[in-house]
Amino acid sequence: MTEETLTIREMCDAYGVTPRTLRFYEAKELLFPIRDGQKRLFTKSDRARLKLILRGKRFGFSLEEIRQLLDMYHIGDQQATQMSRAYEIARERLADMISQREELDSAIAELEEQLRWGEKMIASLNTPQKAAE
Amino acid sequence: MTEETLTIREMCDAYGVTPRTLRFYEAKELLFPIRDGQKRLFTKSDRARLKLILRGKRFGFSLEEIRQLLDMYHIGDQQATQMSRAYEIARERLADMISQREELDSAIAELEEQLRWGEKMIASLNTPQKAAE
DNA sequence: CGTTACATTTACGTAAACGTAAGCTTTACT
DNA sequence: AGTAAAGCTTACGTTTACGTAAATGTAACG
Repeated sequence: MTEETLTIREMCDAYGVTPRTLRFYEAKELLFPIRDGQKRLFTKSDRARLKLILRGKRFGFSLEEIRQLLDMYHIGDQQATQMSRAYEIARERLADMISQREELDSAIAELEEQLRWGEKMIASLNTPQKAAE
Repeated sequence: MTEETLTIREMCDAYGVTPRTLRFYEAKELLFPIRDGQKRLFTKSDRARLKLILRGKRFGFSLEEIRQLLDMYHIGDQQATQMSRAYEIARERLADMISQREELDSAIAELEEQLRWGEKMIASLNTPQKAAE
């Protein structure tokens, strides 16, 4: 309940984003800063949401997908219908993420193998033919 | 060395992409189909590359990044300088992927937690206030 | 020979996620 | 009061990865 709010610049410095990005997220209804006159003030809730947004982005979620997931945190009193819908989306996402992790695991393994191959190439410095395929 | 080539349509059907996508990849020098008159014919090498492209995409690699990685498979006889450069890129990518996997792991854990929370919400069907934060 | 099917090139269109510049307030200093 | 800093809105620009349409070519079928 600490009524500590951040200006747009403080927010930017704290999270490494630009003002434009924060305004954009507000326009897309991902953040809901309050106003002091016409100036934006970012609340604790906004900070929590931004953290989630940034993490979501690192996984290639679109802002729209992130918005829907964020809504999960704030429906609560809505109909169970709505709830189930959000729940469904999240379930699908989870499945995606798990299969993505599996692919990532095997890709890492393959890339590591490639790197070992690369080391061999650099080491031996010759046998130019029949490198690939 | 089986001289089996695929037309653009066969290629599309085999990999679930559109002709436009294949032509686009050729324009971006990710694929190098040979020509029969003016028609494209995709070789075994193209098919191997396309598989890698599609997998790369699933991890959010840009086509340009993918192109650079693909080149690793085909330098072989180049100078070790070039090799080291590609090697470097791959090393960085690998580091990215590993940290990405860590984040993905924790995100999956959190999402699962959220889903359990969601189940509780649906179950109890009330206590609307103080849902989030 | 006509048409249907598949291919090609060229080129403009599109969605996402901001960047960037212009021009106008508001607030803070000195 | 003057001015510089920070914020605001509006709006056009940018990149990526194709979509989509138009006009044309070519090969096979009946």
